[in-house]
Amino acid sequence: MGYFCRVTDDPIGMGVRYQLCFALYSASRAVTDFYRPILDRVGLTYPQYLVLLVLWERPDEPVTVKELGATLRLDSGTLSPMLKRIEAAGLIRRERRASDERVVEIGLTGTGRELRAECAAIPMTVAGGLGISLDEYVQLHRTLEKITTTINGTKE
Amino acid sequence: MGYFCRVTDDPIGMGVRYQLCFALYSASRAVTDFYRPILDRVGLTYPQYLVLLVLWERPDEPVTVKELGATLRLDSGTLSPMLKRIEAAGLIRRERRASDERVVEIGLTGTGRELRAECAAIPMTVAGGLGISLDEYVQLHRTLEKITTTINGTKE
DNA sequence: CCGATTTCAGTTGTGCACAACTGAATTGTG
DNA sequence: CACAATTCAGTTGTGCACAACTGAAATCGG
Repeated sequence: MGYFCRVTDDPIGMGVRYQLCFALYSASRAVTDFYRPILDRVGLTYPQYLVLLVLWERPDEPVTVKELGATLRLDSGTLSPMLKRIEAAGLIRRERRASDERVVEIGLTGTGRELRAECAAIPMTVAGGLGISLDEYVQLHRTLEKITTTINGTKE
Repeated sequence: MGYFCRVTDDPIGMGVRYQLCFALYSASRAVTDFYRPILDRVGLTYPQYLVLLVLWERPDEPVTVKELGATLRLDSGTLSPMLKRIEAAGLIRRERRASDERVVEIGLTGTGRELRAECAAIPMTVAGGLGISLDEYVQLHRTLEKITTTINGTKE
């Protein structure tokens, strides 16, 4: 396991710049920075955009808060206030399911559905702006998913 | 540029799970989750740990808030309150430079220096817990740095 | 059928991130 | 030298994340 040290040139093995954790942390924030001006134009934050991506996958049937949380790996402590803000922006509706009053269903409004077309070009714009090749893109995606699966898997 | 679509199986091309941005976002949070119980034992949060990694690189000379910000890509709005908390924990000292009263220098206390040894094993523990090979680790690090450099480069 | 347990969304409190701003200290320029 | 521009840390306000908790609703077990 010690061979991971060879990844760096750091004599101590602890320099931030050479740590994968830091690379991941700063890349994630950099990508969010890249999205910010683009999403500003449609009045969304990055996490709000992710919520809408989920809703746009099945625009005609509502998604529960629980399902949203499972997909994005966020709890109600994060989602509840965020969904209120998206609702206040007029993009979604929140209503308790009649057959089970514990469940809140999130559905798109007309405006929320329409926003999808405006955002259609975003994924490609971003992918093209990262400065990496298709091979790197695919490999990166695969490795990131592996890490997420490993960590989230060992937790449950 | 359109060839990025082929990365996914999503007929619409917008499913969250297939987006690199989401993979990056959730991997970053998963890794933070992985660190949390480990860092809890030494009473640090993940961003606080990153600050200490910077300070441990040159344990005997202070680092200014500006330098810290440049290294971690964080502004004073994030750093100032965070540094106060690390100071309150007794790990660092903050003092204005006599020759330039605008600058605040951050230096390690004895306790802050001692904590380094306790944290020495963390990078390897984490690297070993991600479920990826050395090759994937190296490649991932390289690609993430490329993305960060590209994005941060086009901003300045 | 009824009380214990579980499920669900929401609230509270803490700690980042980041934009926008403040104010003090320093530097640059006429 | 004077004063405008810049540099630096800090503050304020907003929006995530996440832990810990609350309370209502549904399910389970006897």
